[in-house]
Amino acid sequence: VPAPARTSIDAIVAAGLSIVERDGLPALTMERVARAVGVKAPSLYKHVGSRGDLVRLVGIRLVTDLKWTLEAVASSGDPATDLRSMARVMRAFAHRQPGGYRLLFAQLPDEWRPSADLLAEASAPVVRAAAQLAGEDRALAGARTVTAWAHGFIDMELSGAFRLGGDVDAAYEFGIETISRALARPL
Amino acid sequence: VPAPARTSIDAIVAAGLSIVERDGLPALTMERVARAVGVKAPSLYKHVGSRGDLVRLVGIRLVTDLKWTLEAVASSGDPATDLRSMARVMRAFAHRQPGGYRLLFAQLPDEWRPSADLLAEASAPVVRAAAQLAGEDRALAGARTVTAWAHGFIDMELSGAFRLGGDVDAAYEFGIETISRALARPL
DNA sequence: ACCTGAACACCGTTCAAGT
DNA sequence: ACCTGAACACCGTTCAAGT
Repeated sequence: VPAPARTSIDAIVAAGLSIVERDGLPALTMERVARAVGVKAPSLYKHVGSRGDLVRLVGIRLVTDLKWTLEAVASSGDPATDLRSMARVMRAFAHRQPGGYRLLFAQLPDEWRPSADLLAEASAPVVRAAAQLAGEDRALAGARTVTAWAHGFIDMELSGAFRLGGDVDAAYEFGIETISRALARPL
Repeated sequence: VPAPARTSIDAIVAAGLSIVERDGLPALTMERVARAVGVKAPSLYKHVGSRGDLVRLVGIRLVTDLKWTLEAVASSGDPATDLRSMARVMRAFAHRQPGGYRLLFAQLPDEWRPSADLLAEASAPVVRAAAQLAGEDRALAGARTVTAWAHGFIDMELSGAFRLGGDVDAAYEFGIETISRALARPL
């Protein structure tokens, strides 16, 4: 006798996102997700393979959002402007949903993480702008310098590593200026 | 009737370090540490307050090592040379003990992390060199740019985020040059 | 004064039985 | 065809009893 599904993969992923954002990844338990969508924990296994699988689906949703956000500001025509905009948008994304951002860059087993292809897609606009700014032969190294700096800054900021006071917003703008200007000049 | 201790906090922390390095933080279970030092898991609570406390002690040991390593190369007399050396030494540290490096920058509850004071001590030589290179008024922003970039690069490298090929060593050297030259010039 | 076995809570996961 | 209760494994932690 067929029985209609009382929940859906979309509802489960949405609940997962909300829990991660509110209380962090350790709070993303099967029992809590099940309660949020109105079933018991074992039923979730009809929709996801495992807890790690659910973490991956939440991550895919987040990296897709980030990709759209980056693309939306990467078409000014000027690569330096695009790089600055993308750096600011990445930090704004992290401030808007710190739990989600931290999940994206958390140290997780490979099977829990979005595919390498999707991550490459998301970073494509940064690589493109870096190539235009620094030249094709320095494109990859330039893109890695920008993304490493932006990610490292945001990661340290969210971890509370900037405890020495000072103006953190100004330090981010300083970094954007320093790096985008340096990339525009030959070594 | 007093009983002599069959293990010690030093042995426990050393076992913790070794397990983290070999199999990562999730493998650092009380049972596994206990087996490594020759007692049963409940006995560990005579020496550490909790698993989180043990993680913190391992982290303290690691950040202290990193601090020494940075200080050892930060006295050439030339701040640009010092910054380059510290950046290379930090990456070498991460390559030598990736598990330990990842623990240092893992997303952990605050009570599991080394104190803010110790982290500030470890980063002091970088702030000092940045101050000499970029000027006192840009010292903090400059130091944050360098440390954010180096940490972000290493973190992405260890996570396997650099999947687009290319020469990762060369990209690191490119970043060192780009940033240390940019800091030496006024905006 | 430290060590141990037993026990408990918590959580991911499986599975037979229900509808 | 999906949902559930019961059960199991695993792990952190507590505690009374042992030496």
